[in-house]
Amino acid sequence: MSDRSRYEDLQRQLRAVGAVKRAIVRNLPHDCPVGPTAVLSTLHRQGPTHLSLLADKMWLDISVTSRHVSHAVEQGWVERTQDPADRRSWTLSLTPAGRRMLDEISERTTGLLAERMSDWDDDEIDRLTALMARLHGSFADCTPPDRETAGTSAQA
Amino acid sequence: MSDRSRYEDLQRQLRAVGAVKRAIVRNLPHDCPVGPTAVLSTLHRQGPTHLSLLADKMWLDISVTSRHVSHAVEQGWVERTQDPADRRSWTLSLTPAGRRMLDEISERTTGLLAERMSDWDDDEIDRLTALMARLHGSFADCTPPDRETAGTSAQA
DNA sequence: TATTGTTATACTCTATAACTATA
DNA sequence: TATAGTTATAGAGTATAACAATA
Repeated sequence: MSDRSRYEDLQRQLRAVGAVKRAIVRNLPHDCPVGPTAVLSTLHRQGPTHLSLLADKMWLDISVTSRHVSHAVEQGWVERTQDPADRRSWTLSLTPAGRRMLDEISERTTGLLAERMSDWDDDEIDRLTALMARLHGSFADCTPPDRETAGTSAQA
Repeated sequence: MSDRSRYEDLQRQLRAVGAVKRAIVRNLPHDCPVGPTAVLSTLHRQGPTHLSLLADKMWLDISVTSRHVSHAVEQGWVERTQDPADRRSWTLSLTPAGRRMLDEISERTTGLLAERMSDWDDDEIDRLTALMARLHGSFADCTPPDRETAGTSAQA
């Protein structure tokens, strides 16, 4: 198999994964689109953080992340508390309502995945997850173009 | 590892793959967004086809596919020729200019992937591709909701 | 009446750039 | 002057629904 057709197949399956993602998104609660869902999930995983670090972890531009966070704050799922040390920064954290919404989402999504992937072994799922992580790793620092997110360290 | 955290990891890496896709899209020619790119690539792979089959193969709704095709037609990359047997249908095919554009795109994308994935073995790439295909297979018929694309057979 | 395809409309996502406020 | 974060704007993707033409 030529390199070209190997990479074309890879790309085609990247599109296929897009279709899977759309199916997952269709299964989300009506008031929580996928952007805010990612905020809740990442915040749960990371614990309270600043916006810039959150954006790093979500592999999105800060401006995009800010909008998703605003939505979550409006719904009462996330709380912004000012950082006394640097009054430009806010610490973002999940509220109890946010935790409940995240549970609801996890239940739905886990349910969907478990149903669809009932014939997968745990190993196989882990292998897929690991390979996707590695793929992303190969594109490190290729996330939002330029705009060095600088200081905020981070290295999943 | 619990099922919940296993599926949460999977979802997180699904987002990571989204970041990779965005990097690939940023590398595309300015006049050919990713939608039309998929049209060219799928048409090349399938040969001349009708819109409904093309939509099936692209895992998109017909209306979306129609718009991407229209863009490609306007650019002179794709040709619509009326089907004499059924005058509602059009046969879509790549023009020479479309083939050239596809080559240009493949060259760019293959170049990007080859560079980024230089430390991957062919096997590993194939394994990732196969696992993504299997994931999509697990979501079969879950593509655009309802609206049975009916008659147009198809089964990659 | 059913089917192929188009188009208008609406929503969401992402990125760029301009802007506010702190440091 | 540099940094944290917000917001306005623009461009692209996808889906729903209404519609035209043909079977």
